[in-house]
Amino acid sequence: MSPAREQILQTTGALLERQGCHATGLNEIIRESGAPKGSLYYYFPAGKDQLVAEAVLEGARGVAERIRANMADLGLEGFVMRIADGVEASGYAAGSPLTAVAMETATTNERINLACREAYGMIVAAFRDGLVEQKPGEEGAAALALFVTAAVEGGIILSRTQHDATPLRVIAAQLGRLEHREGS
Amino acid sequence: MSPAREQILQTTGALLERQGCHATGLNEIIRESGAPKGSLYYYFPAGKDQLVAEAVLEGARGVAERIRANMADLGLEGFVMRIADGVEASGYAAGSPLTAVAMETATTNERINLACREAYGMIVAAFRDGLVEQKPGEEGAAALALFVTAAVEGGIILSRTQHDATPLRVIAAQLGRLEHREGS
DNA sequence: GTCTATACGGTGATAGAC
DNA sequence: GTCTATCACCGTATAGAC
Repeated sequence: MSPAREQILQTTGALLERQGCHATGLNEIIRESGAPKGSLYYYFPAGKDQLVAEAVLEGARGVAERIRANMADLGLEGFVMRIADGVEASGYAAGSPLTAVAMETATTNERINLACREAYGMIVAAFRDGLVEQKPGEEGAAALALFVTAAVEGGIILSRTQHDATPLRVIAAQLGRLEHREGS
Repeated sequence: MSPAREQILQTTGALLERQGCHATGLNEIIRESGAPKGSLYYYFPAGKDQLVAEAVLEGARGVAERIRANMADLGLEGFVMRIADGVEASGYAAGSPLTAVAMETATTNERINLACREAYGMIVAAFRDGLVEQKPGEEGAAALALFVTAAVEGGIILSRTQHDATPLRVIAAQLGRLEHREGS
């Protein structure tokens, strides 16, 4: 795949992360990415919707990968602590491109909404697999994975808003208690 | 306070809830609210920022009130179940005006960001008081309240995105298990 | 207090040259 | 594949009449 196309997707994801969907303009994407200006509608003929949808999915793929790569080593609490570090280090600009876009477009843009659904599906599945790996016999791993996803998502919102990683760290600790006390 | 001003604030909140900040235009607010067009900058001389900030705070006040009014009767699980019903009934357009606005403006608009901080503060405090009321001796109610807020916030995002109240209901059940098993 | 008209910049999108 | 020019539209904000 073309490196220009890849570059466009990546900076789109970064901008969506910080500003959401409507605040991110195509001109801004082109400027920031340094990609050739004329190439936008060449690579993404369906326009902004397609671009945003693909960026969201690519971002979620990355998140799911990081979950799969790190959950076994760090455990749930440790992994969420690492997310807290990441959010802090980014100047509270990060998370995934998902949250803001999902809220903005849930009932106003079907194409992007479908991409967000798929994206959350990937993330929840990654958590589920990670949790099953840790506790093979565990019932209700699917429900727990949903719960973890929601708590982390909420924690990112709170930490971003407060410009303070403490909320995410508190949530990591709470999830850790859950982690070590499960037995039904 | 003027009824026109109040009407403007209310429909602004509703639009923010559905679309977020940047997608909501001042013209749209005026049209939707039926308020006199010339009155917008009369009541909100600092423009959109002021309007959005006040709408966010008013919305959060309402949420905090509902928490205080219902947590004692319904319990945590029951209360979150009711939120699920509300999100479902609204066609997955609801929640509070907060989430989307908070994500969009966390690092890009200081005035609105400060309003969002205060708004989340009110909500977390309401949950904390509700939890303390249920279990007077409980240590760590503040941390638990933060956790609950994050989980519910995340649940709203997931349910809105999936157009399905199940995620919120699963989270309600998980919080219920927590609720009945706390003891440190 | 309310309204109209308008300024000015930015938006996504398209067409056609190279 | 890439670029420029251009489109119609919508955004916020302001000025001035009533």
